[in-house]
Amino acid sequence: MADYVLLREKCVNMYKVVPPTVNLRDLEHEILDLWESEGTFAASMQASTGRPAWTFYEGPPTANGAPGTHHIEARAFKDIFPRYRTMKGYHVVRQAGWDCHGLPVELAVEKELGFSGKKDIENYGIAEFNEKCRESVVRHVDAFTDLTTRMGYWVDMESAYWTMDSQYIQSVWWSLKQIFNAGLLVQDHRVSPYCPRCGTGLSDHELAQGYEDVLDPSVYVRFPVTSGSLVSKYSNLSLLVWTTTPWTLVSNTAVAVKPNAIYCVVESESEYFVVAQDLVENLFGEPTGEKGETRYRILESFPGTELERVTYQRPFELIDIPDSHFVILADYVTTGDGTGLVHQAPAFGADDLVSCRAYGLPVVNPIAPDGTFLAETPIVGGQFFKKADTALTDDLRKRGLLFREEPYEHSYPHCWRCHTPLIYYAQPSWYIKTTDIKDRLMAENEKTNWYPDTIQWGRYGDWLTNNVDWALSRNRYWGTPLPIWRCENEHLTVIESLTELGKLAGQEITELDPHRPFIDDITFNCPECKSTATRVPEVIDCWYDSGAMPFAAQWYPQKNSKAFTTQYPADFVCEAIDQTRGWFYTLMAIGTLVFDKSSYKNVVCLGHILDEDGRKMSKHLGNVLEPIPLMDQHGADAVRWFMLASGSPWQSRRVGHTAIADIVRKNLLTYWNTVSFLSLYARSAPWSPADGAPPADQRPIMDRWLLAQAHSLSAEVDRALENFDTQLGGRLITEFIDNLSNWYVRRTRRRFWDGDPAALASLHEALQVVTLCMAPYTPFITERVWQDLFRETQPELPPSVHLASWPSESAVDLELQEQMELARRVTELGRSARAASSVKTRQPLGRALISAPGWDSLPAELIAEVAEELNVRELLTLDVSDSALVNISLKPNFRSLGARFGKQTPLVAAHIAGQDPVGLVNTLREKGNVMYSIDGIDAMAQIELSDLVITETPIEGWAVASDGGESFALDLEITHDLALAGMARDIVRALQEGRKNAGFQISDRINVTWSSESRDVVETMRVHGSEIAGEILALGLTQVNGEVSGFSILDTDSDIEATFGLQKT
RNA sequence: GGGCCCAUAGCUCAGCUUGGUUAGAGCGCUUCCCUGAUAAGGAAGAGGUCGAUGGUUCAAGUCCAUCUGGGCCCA
Repeated sequence: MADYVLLREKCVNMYKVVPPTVNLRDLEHEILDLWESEGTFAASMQASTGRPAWTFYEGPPTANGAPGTHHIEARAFKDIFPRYRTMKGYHVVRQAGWDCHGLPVELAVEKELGFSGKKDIENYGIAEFNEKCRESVVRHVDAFTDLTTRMGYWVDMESAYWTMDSQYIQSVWWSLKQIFNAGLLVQDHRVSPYCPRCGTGLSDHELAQGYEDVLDPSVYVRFPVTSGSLVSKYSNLSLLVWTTTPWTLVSNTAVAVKPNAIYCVVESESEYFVVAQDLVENLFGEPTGEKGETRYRILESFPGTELERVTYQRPFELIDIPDSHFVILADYVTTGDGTGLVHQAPAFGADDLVSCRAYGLPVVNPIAPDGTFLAETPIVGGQFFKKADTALTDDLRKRGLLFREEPYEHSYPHCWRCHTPLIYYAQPSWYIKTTDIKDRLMAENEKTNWYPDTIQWGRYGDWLTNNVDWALSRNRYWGTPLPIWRCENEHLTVIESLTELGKLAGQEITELDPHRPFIDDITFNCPECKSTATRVPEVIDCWYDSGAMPFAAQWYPQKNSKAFTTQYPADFVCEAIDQTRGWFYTLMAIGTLVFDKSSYKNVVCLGHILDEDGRKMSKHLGNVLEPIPLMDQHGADAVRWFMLASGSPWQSRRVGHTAIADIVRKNLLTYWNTVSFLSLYARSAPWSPADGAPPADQRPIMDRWLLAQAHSLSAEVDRALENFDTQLGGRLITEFIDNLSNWYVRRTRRRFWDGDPAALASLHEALQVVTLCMAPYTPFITERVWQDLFRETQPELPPSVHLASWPSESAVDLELQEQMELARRVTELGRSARAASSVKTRQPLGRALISAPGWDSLPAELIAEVAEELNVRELLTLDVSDSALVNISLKPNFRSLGARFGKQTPLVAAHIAGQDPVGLVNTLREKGNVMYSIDGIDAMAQIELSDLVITETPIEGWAVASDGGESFALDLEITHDLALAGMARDIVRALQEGRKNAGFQISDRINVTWSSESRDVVETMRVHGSEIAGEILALGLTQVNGEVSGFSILDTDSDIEATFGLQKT
């Protein structure tokens, strides 16, 4: 009865059955259900409430199009650090967000509706169009939600911010008003990149997304000079002008030269040209031809300033451009390529506009907002601007003005969404004068930690250095409306909320949809002059929306001002490298503009994900990996592990099935097998942690080593993750799992069979530590293990691994860890010697001699482990003094010699190499050092043992392996005793296999009958019978003549001339 | 044209901060071994001018310069 009660108590906290094989996909779905039903994520947020905050901002994915595998990358990083920090005792708010506005959404809807431009939208109705945009956003958010859930990214989607929410928009308005009040939000006519298809300007960071290589015609054109002193000297004199945009020649207004550059008149084939002197050879070749003929002559030279106001005949007379067509001076002109004379079309070049304005030149633009030449323009009327190049070039050629024409390959900006070539186009736009706060931005960047750090002053620093004002406005529909109202007297009123607007307008409009067209209908009397103020038509760049999320997500300042202030700035943001000039910039810029402080302290910047062949994944290449099928095939844990720890996250990486399958096999399944192993033997013992075990310091050395390793692991992974180094952390975990499985368990198996509590408790603890370390990487499998091994056996533990704390560092024993390293190196040498001798491991050998620094001081227990692993009865120290048995070879240790002897190192090394190795080593071991007088060295050279790499090997009759100064020599003599012992092991192995094949449980007791004609077998059974019986859980070994009973074995593999019969008792 | 990153085994990648004379891992291939965790594990073998050239140094995969090729970003 007492026994019964005891057993029952034991079983209450018993491990669950963990099957050796596992379907990771099913496991993950079970865990998702578990988290769902237990509300684990909410519980983790709840449990950490009140702890110090560690702030994370979710960069909102654009809710446009389906999520791809690359989204798993950034999201894996956004998940691991909050999980890790939560385990470290912080409260990490994780608010999801969705970027709802912008051209991408509009374009998708336009495509859906079959539209081809803004006219279609306006005919359709802005209200209806925007409603479609809203629907599209909601639809795509669902797909992101599925991905997020499936991959185990814990982010609160219930409280997600949506940039199209009225409150969010009003927070954005508020911030714009702050910027306006600071005088940094202004309207200006500037040349900016413009997409004629979308009918709107683009900001610089959008521009950055869309460069494509194109082949453009570049032309060198004669502009005949019509005035100035040069004309009187040279008839037939032209300015030679180069451009890669022939279509802008229609609008030619002036020619710019560099004031301090040297220009010259060149005579070539009785024609005269003005070009920059530096470029003459580029244009006309060597001055003298192969036959010594003169190809051209430079007639005179002068600085650019002398060309100022020289008039010329413009290339086309198609549009009216009054009071123009003369040479102007501009410092930005270079003489690096072209001709040093730059054609000016102020409507189409930012530099052109500035320099032409300085001369009071007109800005004439023959291009309609849709990118076509105005219908009335001769030759090119109605043509799309880029298509006009051919007709214009043909016309120039016909009129003899074309000097040269060559294709010119360069990257040209295209619309990042619709791939239409952009046009640089003068138009009124709203700008944020970020150049005014450039110094502040640089200072904030200085304080930011970038991972990798090269971005800080490389890619990002350059971007800041070359900062230009932020072109904020878009002439579009689905976006945050610019909250500026203007009256006929040009007075501007900026509003920060619907309440404020309602007051001005004398209406109750707090429930109004703040989007177009509804907001456009609200007008009021200008506070300054009482005339009617109406909203300006623009909406804003959606990048501003996302950059405003630190406060707008909280609906600050109207709501949650406390929540906002404790959550600003972020400790951590993370996106792929393309966000350097996108979100990372807008976050920092808006933070600095509005709060005079960047909104993040640490930023992790990931490389891109490529396909298996190193190509970008894209729909038209057909190499897209669908994220959810990928995770269902391999498991989200494996995909996450790949993203976090395979290769360097800073670099672009190739993702493919083989790489992920390796992770499953090598990492996850090995881990799982170890878990399954513990469960199997603990249940069979039976043992659970409640049953206790000897104190750690009284356990066998393997256990102490394992615990030391496990706790070192947790300390090292901790350090790695603290430094945002997921790759290092992952490598450490992989190494640990390998050591755990292929050294600790392998060596300790026998103790598990015996149900040794010390072994079981040690493995339990080690698995617990590694499970906790892995939890932020692979939240699913670790949760399963937590449930089955730990929650089951230790009811006092938190109900989820994700509610647990990071393991504490204790029991680290560096000396023991180093000793084990040595033991394992010697083991490897031993295996190598075995393999070389082709004496199989199952055959015991009598002795081996080892020579390795530190070997003598290894604990006997550890030496015994090595002996057993190698199946050698005695491991002895190779005694160098017995020089009859031993060969010594010496190599100089350059690291140690180099430090002392510098330049003379090779002399000393050569001298050492010339010594008698045995004599030198014996002397050093006796005296500690030896002094040499060496040619070429003034002082005596003192040599110590550490200056040598000594390899000792026996002279003959031994199998030897050595590496790095350590040697292992195996005595190959097999005595009769050893042969019998070897046979015993063969028999055990054959019978074990028989047990397995017979389908017996590991704890089944059996009876064995056997029959053999072999004298060796008979003798082995006599000498080693009880040992064999013990190994195979046999209650009896009975020799029979003829037929054996039960499951019978005739082992043909291992030369055992016997038949065995196995029977369950 | 400028900036940044990358180049190491057939493939995917460590190592480079802090230079040391035998450059590693995984996958794949060949042979062998071990096995009551077994869709594992171990040993050996084949496979490397560490992109090229030059420099610094006693010593360079590692530091410096230049170049070539690839990628990203900018003009």
